[in-house]
Formats: sequence, C-alpha cells, structure tokens
Amino acid sequence: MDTVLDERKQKILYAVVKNYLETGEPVGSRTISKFTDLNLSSATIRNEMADLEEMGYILSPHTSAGRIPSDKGYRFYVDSLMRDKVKEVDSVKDVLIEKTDRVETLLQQVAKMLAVNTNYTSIISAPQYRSRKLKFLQLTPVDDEKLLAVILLEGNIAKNKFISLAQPLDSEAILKLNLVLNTFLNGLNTDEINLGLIQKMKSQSEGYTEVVSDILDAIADAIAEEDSVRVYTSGTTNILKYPELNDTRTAGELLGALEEKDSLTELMKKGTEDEETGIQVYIGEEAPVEALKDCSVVTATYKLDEGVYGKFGIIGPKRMDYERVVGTLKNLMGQLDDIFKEKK
Amino acid sequence: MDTVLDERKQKILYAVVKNYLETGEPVGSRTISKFTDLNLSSATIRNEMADLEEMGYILSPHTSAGRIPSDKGYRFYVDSLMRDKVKEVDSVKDVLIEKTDRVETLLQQVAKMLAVNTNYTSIISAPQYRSRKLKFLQLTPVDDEKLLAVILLEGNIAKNKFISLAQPLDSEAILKLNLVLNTFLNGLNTDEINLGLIQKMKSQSEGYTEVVSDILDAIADAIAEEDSVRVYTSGTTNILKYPELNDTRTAGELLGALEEKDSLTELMKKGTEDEETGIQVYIGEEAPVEALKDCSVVTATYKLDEGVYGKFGIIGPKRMDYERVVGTLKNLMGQLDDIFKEKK
DNA sequence: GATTAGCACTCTTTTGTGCTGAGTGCTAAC
DNA sequence: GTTAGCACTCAGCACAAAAGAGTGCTAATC
Repeated sequence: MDTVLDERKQKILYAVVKNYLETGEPVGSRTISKFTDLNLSSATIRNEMADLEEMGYILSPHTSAGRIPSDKGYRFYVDSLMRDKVKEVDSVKDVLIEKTDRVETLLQQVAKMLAVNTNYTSIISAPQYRSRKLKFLQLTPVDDEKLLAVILLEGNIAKNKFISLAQPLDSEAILKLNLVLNTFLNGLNTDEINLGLIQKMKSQSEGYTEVVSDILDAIADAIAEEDSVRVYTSGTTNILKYPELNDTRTAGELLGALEEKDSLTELMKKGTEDEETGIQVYIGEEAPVEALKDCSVVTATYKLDEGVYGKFGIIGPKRMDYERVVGTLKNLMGQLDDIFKEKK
Repeated sequence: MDTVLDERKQKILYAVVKNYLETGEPVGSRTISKFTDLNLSSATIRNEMADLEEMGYILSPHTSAGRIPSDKGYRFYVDSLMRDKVKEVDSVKDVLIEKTDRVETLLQQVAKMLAVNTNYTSIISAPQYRSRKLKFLQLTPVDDEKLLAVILLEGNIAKNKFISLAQPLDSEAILKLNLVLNTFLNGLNTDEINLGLIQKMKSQSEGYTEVVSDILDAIADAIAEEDSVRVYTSGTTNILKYPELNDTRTAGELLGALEEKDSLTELMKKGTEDEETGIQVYIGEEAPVEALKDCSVVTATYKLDEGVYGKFGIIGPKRMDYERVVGTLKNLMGQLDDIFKEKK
C-alpha cells in the first residue's frame, strides 16, 4: 500500500475533514460524492475511503456510521490541505487604549475578545523575559514600621513591596541605603546578585544589614513573580458548546485544567512553532497536557520587544475551524506587533 | 391548619432535610420511620408529611417519589434546626506567610483552600474601603518620556502608574511637582479633589499643567481600581459534581456567571448578614443573582481594619451541607481575624 | 383520638423489542 | 478503473411492558 496520498485521495480526505468540521457528524460516501467536484460515485469513494482508513487518516466510530478524521488526518489537513482564511478581528487597538497600565487587565481583555470572536476558549500568557534585570530601586518610608520598596524592572514593570522594619529608620539612613543599593544592583538580575556582592553591600550599610537582606529578598521575589509564566484564560465555558467535550467527565477535567493554570504554562512556553508563521497547532495528544487530549490547541507568538515574547491561543474541540482560527490568530498577531512597535 | 411546627413535625422536617442533603434523592416515609428515634410507622409519617407539604416546607417532585425540602424548608432548617459543626480547616496562617505582599495571590490561596476543603465553589472579595484616600504620591523619572507615579493609598495599597511626557522634565521640576501635589492632595479621596483644587494646583505648577492633569487621572484611576469590588473564585468545577446542577444548560449558565465576575459583586457587597455571627445564607432565589437560583450561597465577613471589610463564601447546590459549611466559614473567619489583629 | 396495617393507585425508571435509516463491503457488470 | 446493486450491520428511536418506590385512603387497633 502506498503511503503517499495521490491527489484524489487528498481531495477526498479534504472533503471528509471539511464536512466533519462543519457538521460534527461522521461523513458518509454519498455525501462526499455530491460534495466534491470529482464526480465519482459513492462506490468509488467507498473504496478510496477504505484505503484512507487503512492508512490511518480516517476512522469509523462504528460499522454503519460514516468516517471521521483521525489525529493523523487532522494533521495532514492542517499541514498540507487547508488554506488560511484571512479573518478580520475587531481592532484590538480600541481595547488596548483603555488602560495600558495594568498588563493583566490588558491581557484579559485581549483574551476575552478572542474568545468572543471565535466561540472557543482563549488563552494568553504574559510576555516572558529570560530573567528580568533591575532598572532601579526606590525606598520610601511609609511609617515607623514600614518601608515601601518600588522596584522597577527592565521593560518598565514596576513592583511594590513593603519591608517591615525592626526599628525606625531616619531619612538619612534611607537615602544612604537607596544610594548604596542602586549603585550595586543597577542592571543586574537574580543570577548576578551573588554572595560577594551581598557581602559588600552589607559592609557598606552597617547597622542595617537586616533591612538589606529583606530588600534583596523583595527584589528576588519581584523578579521571580514577573518571570513566572502567567496565563489567563477566557471563555472557558465555550467548550461546553461542543457535545463531544460535554460529557461530565471530560468537561470537568478540562475545566479543571483550565482553572488550574499551572498545567497550561507548559503549553505557553516558547516552543518549536513554525519559524515562518509563528503559529503552532497541537492536535489531540500532541499537546503536552493530559486533559487536552480530546482538544486541539492553536497558539501564536507575539513579540513585545527584542527577546521578549508571549503567546496566545485558542483551545477548542479537535474539529475546530482551523482555517478561521489560524486566520484570526495571524490577524491578531499582526495587530499586536504593530501596536507594540508604535509604542516604542 | 396551624402555621407553627410542633416538635414532631420539626423532627420529621429535620430528618427529611438531613437525609436529602446526604443522598440527594427524594426521601420517603419508610426511610424516615427508620431514621428517626420517634418510632413511628411510615403511615403516621405520611400523614405528617402531607401536613408539612401543605404548609410549604417540603414538596414532592412527582406523585410517587418521596419529598424534598422546599426553599422554605431549607430556610427553617438553617434558621432553627441545624446546629453548626465546628469544622477545623487547615491553618490559613501557613498559607498566608508565604507572600503577604500581593493581596491578590493571598486571596486566591484562601479561596483555593476553602474550595478544596468543602468540595464546593468558593468565592472571596478583596477588602473594600468606602473610598480610598491618598496617603502620598511619589514621582520618579524613568526616562525622558516617562514618569513613574507611585500612589500609596490608605491601607498601604501601592499602585504604579506610568505618565507619558510630552517633553523631558528636569529633576527640579519633578521635585516641585512632588511637593505641590503632595501638599494639596494628602489625605483626600476622589470626591474631595474638586475643580477649585485642581485649578490651584495647576496655577502653582505653571508650565506643567498637562502633566498635572495626567497625574490626577492616574490617581483617580488607581482609586477606582482599588474601590471596585474585586472577586476571586476557586473550585468552580466542583459544581459539576452535583447532578442537579450538571445539565448542560444550568452548568453553562452557572460557570458563565462565575467566570464573568461582575455579576457576583452584588453578592459580595456588605449586606444584611446576621449581626451576631457575620454569616449570611442565601437559599435559591434569595441570592441577588439570577444564575444562582438553583444554588445556595453562604457568605462570611472578615474585618481587615476598622471599617474595612471583605467577604468570602461558598457556592454550592441547595442541598449543601450547611452545618459543615457554616462551621468551616466561622472557623476561617476566626483565623483571619486573629491574623489581621496580630499584624497590626 | 392517635396510630398503624393493608391495599389500590400513580408515576418514574428500567428493560425489552422491533423498526428504520444511514452507511458499509462485496460482487458482478460496464 | 468505475459503478450499480444488494445483503448486512448497527445506532437510534419509539413503544410497550414490567418493576419499583411511594403515596393516599380506609378500616382496624391501641
């Protein structure tokens, strides 16, 4: 048996996938004999379909039903058969203008828009730095027992941390600490703050070694927080719209995984997506998340700055409308890139 | 017909509710005649149950099924029959110590613990001030085009906002702005910053009126953000465990409402809860949220500081284990109060 | 007068049966 | 190589019958 699909088989496979995506029902030979421009009788199609089944591209749920695409079939469709639909999305710009300050809110909004547009579940990860560097640190007294440390990281991410004081610090001491710490730490990331450096800083700020430790911890915290992949989802209940995912067990597992965002970070790490398009498609078990085995995931990468990427994507049933989804993501990817370029 | 329940009727109602909470099945007269210590035959129970039904405390889903509690029945149970179980929860303290800085993370963790402990959905709102006041404002130059405004609000909430600059500001100007704005704004909330004040500030910082406007906007934003009731949920998929909520329509609506947190804020506003215990129980349609009509909600109030409250609670099926839930919430409430007192 | 046993009745749930329609695989003819 | 024809398979549906749970009522009992 040839392992390569001749043109006719491709056309038939295309017809099967296309039809199944639309209807969600197994598709039979009669349907296809009408659907394609091949003008073949259903009997011929049946023969070809038997071949396709043997080759693993399609399968029948039971004897007297039509055929549905296998994961391999979807894969072939996505890689070789489908052509993207250019799909316009509402302009993100309008959404983004609202509040550019809270990255979190912004990401949520983009995610929501994606979910509403596609009717699938959307997912988006915050931009990820290898390891953020400290831009500067600012200490301000709040009251006798507390110090506010404003930590500005590369990429203009500001974090606030409160430092508890054993005893009050006078403004001179604070000024000094500010100076010492900034001199030493400027432009460094967690890895670069080593024991030697810490020793030096402490020796230059005698009497306050404890506070210095606390501050360093706060910085490490801030960087760690920002470096951890944060993932936001939207439209999680959309998956309930697709009957094949809607039995109690599957839906529960799925929604659980979506709520428990930890499991999704794996998915949103920068991966091996198509160099050219920045798009990656996971079909069924290809995704590195057990709970998603009956779903497909399409992700795209956005570039915030040189070396700073984030991802966003769509989670839906295997029979999602890949053409539309890929089109939508590409469109959004373009929009985001434009916006970030402009902003610089 | 007496509208008051004699002791025997109460016992029978108690038995019905108790049994139904456990099994989720309508309970029949035979079951009860064994269950209670009343030693009555099923026939007698039947007579009493007919009375209870007529009085509206229980109802039968159909002729040949047993009885289930009506909302009124639940209400009576909650108000008069049940006794709280003191339910120990994992010590929150351990969780809280981790990272006290990000309120958000903390609330999420408490919510998660609640959900895991109870097997219901949990919900928690951030502490709510009437309207936050500004404690101080600090402007720091980031680069030629950007100013970082650190806004410290009453209750030690720090917010960062970036201000775009039309042209660079020298450090002297920034110092001056800092001084002027802090002098005028200290201790005020959004309502108190009026046009007259704004005019004065602008006149005292000539040449920078635009920046002043931007900063004021940022402050207003920060206060608004913090004042909006923020609500976090956890264990949303737990509701799928209860068959009566698990038909596609109901579950979808419910999960939708839980994702769309706006609808929940109503629930989490400080309400008319029991003065003494701080606990409020909404049964079915008593909750001010349409989607929750088949659920019950139990909320508790925690006090962060004088006049500063937040709420947390449990959303579950009407037949939730009220005794356990109330016990759990009371326990947690105590723990939280202790922790916040300690912290002061 | 309250309680209980007994029984007919109701209604859901389960089980079983037969039918239908969609779709296949195979064979033989074109 | 393609197609028409036909027997066969199997899920899905409708319908009926049976089982089971529980009630309400009546008449007997304490």
